[in-house]
Amino acid sequence: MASNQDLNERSLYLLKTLVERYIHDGQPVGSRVLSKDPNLKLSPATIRNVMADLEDMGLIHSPHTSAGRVPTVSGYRLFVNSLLTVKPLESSELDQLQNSLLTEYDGPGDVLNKASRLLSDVTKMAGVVTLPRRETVTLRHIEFLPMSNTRVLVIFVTDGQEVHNKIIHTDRLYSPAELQQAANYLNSVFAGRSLAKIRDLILKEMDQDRRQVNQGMIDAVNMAQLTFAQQPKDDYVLSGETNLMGFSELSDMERLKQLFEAFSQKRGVIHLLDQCLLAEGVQIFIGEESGYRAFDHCSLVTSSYSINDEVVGVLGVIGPTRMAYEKVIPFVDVTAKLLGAALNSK
Amino acid sequence: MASNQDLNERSLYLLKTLVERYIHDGQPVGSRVLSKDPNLKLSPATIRNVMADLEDMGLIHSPHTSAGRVPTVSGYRLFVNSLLTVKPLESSELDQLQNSLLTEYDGPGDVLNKASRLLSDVTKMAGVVTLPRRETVTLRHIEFLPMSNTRVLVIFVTDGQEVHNKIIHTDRLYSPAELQQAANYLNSVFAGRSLAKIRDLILKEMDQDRRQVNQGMIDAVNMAQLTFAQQPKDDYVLSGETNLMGFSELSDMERLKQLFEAFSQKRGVIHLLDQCLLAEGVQIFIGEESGYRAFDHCSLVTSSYSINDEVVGVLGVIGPTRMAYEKVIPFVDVTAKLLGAALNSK
DNA sequence: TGTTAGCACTCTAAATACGAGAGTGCCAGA
DNA sequence: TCTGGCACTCTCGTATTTAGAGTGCTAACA
Repeated sequence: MASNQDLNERSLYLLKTLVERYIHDGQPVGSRVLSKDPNLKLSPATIRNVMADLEDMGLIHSPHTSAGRVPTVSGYRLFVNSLLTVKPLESSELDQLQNSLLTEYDGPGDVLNKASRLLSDVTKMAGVVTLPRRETVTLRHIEFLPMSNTRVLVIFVTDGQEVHNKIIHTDRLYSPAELQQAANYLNSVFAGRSLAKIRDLILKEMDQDRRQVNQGMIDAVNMAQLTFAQQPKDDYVLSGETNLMGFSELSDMERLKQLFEAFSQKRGVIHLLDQCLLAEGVQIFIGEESGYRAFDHCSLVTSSYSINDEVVGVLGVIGPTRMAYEKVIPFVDVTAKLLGAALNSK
Repeated sequence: MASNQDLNERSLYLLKTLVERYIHDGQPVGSRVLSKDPNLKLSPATIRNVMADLEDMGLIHSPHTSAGRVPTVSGYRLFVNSLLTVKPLESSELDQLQNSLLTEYDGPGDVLNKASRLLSDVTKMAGVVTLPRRETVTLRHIEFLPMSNTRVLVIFVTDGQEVHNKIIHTDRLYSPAELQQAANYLNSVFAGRSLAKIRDLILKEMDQDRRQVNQGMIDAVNMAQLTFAQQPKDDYVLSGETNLMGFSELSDMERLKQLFEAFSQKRGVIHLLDQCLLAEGVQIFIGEESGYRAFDHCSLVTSSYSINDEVVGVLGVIGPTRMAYEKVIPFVDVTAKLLGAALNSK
């Protein structure tokens, strides 16, 4: 098995044109068509020798003896990492994106939808955007409304203008007045603080000697505890899934079914996308790299997006491994930045 | 063209067994297998004669000359309307359904999800539940929170314990105090009234001579007008779409794509389901009957569900025309009743 | 008059064959 | 080290064949 060091300039260029060619027209690429490349003044025979080397290195492979060559996952990986020449977006395109993301801005949920739609519309693949999840999100306002029995409807608004609501089960019956009082107390003490901080404060309060605080405050804190105990569930907005049904590499019904099941189960996808939260810039999973069977024949191009310099979510594009990376990568990059900007300007 | 009156007992019984047979094993049914039916003591030749009549009436048809017969849409329709022997659910099954629908009841959104999941899990097809939409839903509580500029976040809670939030654009800047005042006014005047009634009242207030009311009330009513002007968007919860990918009659990628696009567009599906709001009991669309191309090869079995005897939504099952109607129909019927009951008991 | 047996006919689906075309690997020579 | 040449392999599309299923029709039968 030859190592990467065996790759000279020429082999790399050949790999590059092969991958580009394959991405362009979806057919296995033979030595003849490559010999036609103007920058590659070699005979088909020589090219065959080089291709044999590339195949030994596991960068390309032949579907069968008399078909051309197709990039393997490693081949795509090398291509994306070091051979790719990305096409930056034109400023007119950028303006257009900005417009379509900002027009009629009606709250955070809406702009996420738009971003997802944008990703899928432009790439003709599937677009995905995770809901923003900030550690430093601050509480703006909280309110309790009584329901039947010991159930209480909690509504709280965060500084992202997101409205969360949740039903909690309290240990005893509270009167509307008590609930009002608890809300007043919590608003006065916790408003403007981050949810993480609030969780800390709650634990401290509960540890404190109970004699020093009155019952109303204990009740309030108990309820706040129930409210903020677990994070709101992770979720994402997916668009253009149906675009994926057009690709021949995903036309196998069993595969497609697994993929769509993964989409509706959400858990796996979330987990996968979460891995991009830490990474800087655009991150790419090619084929089996993702580690999820359902995505074996897909690539994900993702980027995290930020509000006020804090990374809060991930967006990206899902498509077949054979996709136009040189266009998708800068596009995902820009969209992430635009989405962050759109969410900032509030 | 023969009329339905030509159908004697025997032809009907033959059609019935043919449809049952076809639903059971998915193959076109020939005269030989039908002649094996113990209740149908006829030779294949006679059966062929009867089948020729049924074909003339458009109830069955032959995919090609040497295949058996397959029910047409009209055939299914006749079968469902007058030949079907529904299997009522056993009471143990019913208990089981009830349990899975009511366990850990955490708000209306949750139970709708469960119902949809239940529909798809039991039938191995797709389940759908529209969000309840009550004309008589009453306002419980309304609140305004200022955002940037003239944007105001409105939160209102209805007596179904549903929390709605919406961003409205006001004509001028309001101070937090003004917003508080407006909310107080609206809560005192409108709480407990139905949204429809509120819309009426708002229009009346706005028509009234402005001199007689103070500016604060006018502002409040204006904002309420913006809030309640249009209905919250219709939506539904869909589950088990991927189950549909297993059926051979939907294995055509183009059809499947159209179907899934219809699902994500939602509008058409909503419109179709809305037609069931008026009808009593279970309603069925077979194949092209729905009038939507995407559903040409599907059947829908639907039923409306009610809260406090008011019809508020529709649920149903989507699958291939070849489905076990005799089981699906009673199941959808019962699920609708159970869902209504679950939403009532709050 | 309704039912049945017989039979020729049609159509599908699966198996088989076959040639064209594409692309390869390898060898020998420049 | 590169290149031309050549035999080889494999796919893909197109016929061709065959077996089987099911039909429609006709003539005989009860």
